[in-house]
Amino acid sequence: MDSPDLPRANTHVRRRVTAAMVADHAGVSTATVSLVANGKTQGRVSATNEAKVLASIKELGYVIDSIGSSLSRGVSTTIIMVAPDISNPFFAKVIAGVRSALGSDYQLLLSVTDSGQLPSAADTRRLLGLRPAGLLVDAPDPSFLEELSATGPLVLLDAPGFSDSVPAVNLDVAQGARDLAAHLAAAGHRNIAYIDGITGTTTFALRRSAFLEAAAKLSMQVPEHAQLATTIDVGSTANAFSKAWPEWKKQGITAVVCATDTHAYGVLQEARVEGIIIPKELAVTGFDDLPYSENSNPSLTSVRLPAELLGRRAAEQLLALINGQELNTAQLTLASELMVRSSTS
Amino acid sequence: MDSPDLPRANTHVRRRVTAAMVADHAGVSTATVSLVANGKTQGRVSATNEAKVLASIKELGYVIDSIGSSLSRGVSTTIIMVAPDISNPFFAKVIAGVRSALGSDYQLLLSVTDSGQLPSAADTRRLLGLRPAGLLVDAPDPSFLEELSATGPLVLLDAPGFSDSVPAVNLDVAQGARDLAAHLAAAGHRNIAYIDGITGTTTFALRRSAFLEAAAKLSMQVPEHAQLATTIDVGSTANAFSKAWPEWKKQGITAVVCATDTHAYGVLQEARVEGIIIPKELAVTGFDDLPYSENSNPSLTSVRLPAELLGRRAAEQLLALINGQELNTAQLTLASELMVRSSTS
DNA sequence: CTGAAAGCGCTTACAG
DNA sequence: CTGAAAGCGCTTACAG
Repeated sequence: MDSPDLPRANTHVRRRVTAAMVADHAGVSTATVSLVANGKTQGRVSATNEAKVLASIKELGYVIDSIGSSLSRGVSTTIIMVAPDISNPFFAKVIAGVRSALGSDYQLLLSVTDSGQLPSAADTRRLLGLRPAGLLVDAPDPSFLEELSATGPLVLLDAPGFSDSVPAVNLDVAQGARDLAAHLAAAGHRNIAYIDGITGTTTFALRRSAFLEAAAKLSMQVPEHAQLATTIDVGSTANAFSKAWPEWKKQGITAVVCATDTHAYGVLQEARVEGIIIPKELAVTGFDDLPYSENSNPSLTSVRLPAELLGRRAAEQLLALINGQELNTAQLTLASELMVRSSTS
Repeated sequence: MDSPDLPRANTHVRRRVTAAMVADHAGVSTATVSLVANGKTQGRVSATNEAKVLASIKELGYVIDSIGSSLSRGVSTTIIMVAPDISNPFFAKVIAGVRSALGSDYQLLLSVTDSGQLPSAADTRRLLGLRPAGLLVDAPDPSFLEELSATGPLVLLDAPGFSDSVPAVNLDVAQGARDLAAHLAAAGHRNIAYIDGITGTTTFALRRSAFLEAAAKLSMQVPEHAQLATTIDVGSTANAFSKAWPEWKKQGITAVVCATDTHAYGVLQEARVEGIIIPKELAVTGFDDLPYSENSNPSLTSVRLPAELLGRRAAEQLLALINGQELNTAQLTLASELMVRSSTS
């Protein structure tokens, strides 16, 4: 019943526009179309043909098919970032940094896993099957990396403790912890409490041990019973602090160092309710320097971790790898910065 | 100088293992390898050959190249989800829902944009160049959709106000807002304040108008000057509430409805500081039912939006579309649920 | 400057 | 049950 000879343009099945169709339309070969579509005309395509092809591309709405292109080139123009946890503002900034460094030559795609789980071997393999131009892996666990042997360009983010030869960009949380200790010591504090997270995340362990060590050197006490761990949320920290404070006060605690700003918000909140004067009676500090820390009441002293820069540097390293350059240094460590605000001075 | 005849297995350049290599190794054709690798052996490959190929696949570590496969099949096994904002716990739950519905047949990849920006036309085109099996678009803006005409399987999430023919899964925030109004009316409240977000997000507009309308029907007043808008953060809401409260109190306001739980936390925090008794003196409510709302002090009455279900249903609809099924209903709307807690009773 | 042709790795009618 | 062959859409030496 159909008239197979009629164009099906109006049947709404709109076939994919291919280079061959453009070539036909422009009266050139697909080789020429490819050259023009990829902007490689310099000394290889006449101005006339270039113009013809450009016009046809526009008229037909041609877009290079990246599947065909990838197969032909042997590699895609996609960069895949694998991340275990994306639901926080810190990660959003990391992404922004990655995107800004990547520019428009590469397409960034994220692969996330369920609630903090790292990708399975099978997932990983399938990712590689997409032939990404490069892989960015955030907060990997060592075993994950082993599955990825010989994968092409790969840069780790926030991956302390990996072999020096693996390209990685890390955050120097330890330095921030030391700066924090020095700041508190200079303000005359001698007895400090520490509120930690309860997850055993590497970065938390680093924050704590670096701070404790620096505090000891500066003759500050962080008594065992003034060390606490709670989930990372305002409410439970407020409760825990509320319970602990009478005893802490008795023992002369004058400052609380928190492993995250969120913990610190809990302390600030409870302190206000109980009428504890900050920082006169109690100094409070956090880590991460979340946006709200500038506007909390009082504003919060915090160790800022350069999220955007972390993403940017990682992407830059990856681009270098993709372009076949030798990395000057496989691993970069980014300095953290102590933001001193009203909660301590 | 090289001996081109020697295998290069030990040169660490480990070439990609192809179906042809497996075929050689097993002594069969690539067609057979393909059949076995895809589990399509039923009545088409002898048990002997199947075993041989399986062994070779294992020994060589063969993985189907999805680029080649996609080109051949005409479509990939990738599902791309486009989202403007991923940095919140709500979105993490949506993702979890999507993943659970997708199972292991498809690979979920996320494409995010810079800070709340929607993808550009160019970005979108490139995404399509990857020939995804389907596209999931979260909170799209109408113009974005126009660029995507005739793309294959597509499901929108949280996209109120689109043409009925576009497959979408939405949240019935309006019903939640009405339930909330009924709840407050039943508790005897007559004068209500409303704290909104300042971004013009569609869902916020819906929450507000639905609540105002229902309140009016129930003879509750929400005076103009008792309506406020602040950024979505605890601190600025606390400040704004602190300023507004004396006047509100004078005018007999007994409940504050907040457009998000985060706003509500700000009110709760400030109320505790000022010694306002909740809910006796002031009832407080939120939207979203974030995890902390269960543990806040007091716990927060909130309209729960089913994030996980949103993701799951959207993925299910998409799978149906991919399998060529007709959708019974193009658009689904998921009920919200009022979680009544101590902040109102 | 140009185009015919090979090739990327896979899948799938097709003939046997 | 099996394999040779065509084809997916592109890129890139290669010959002219």
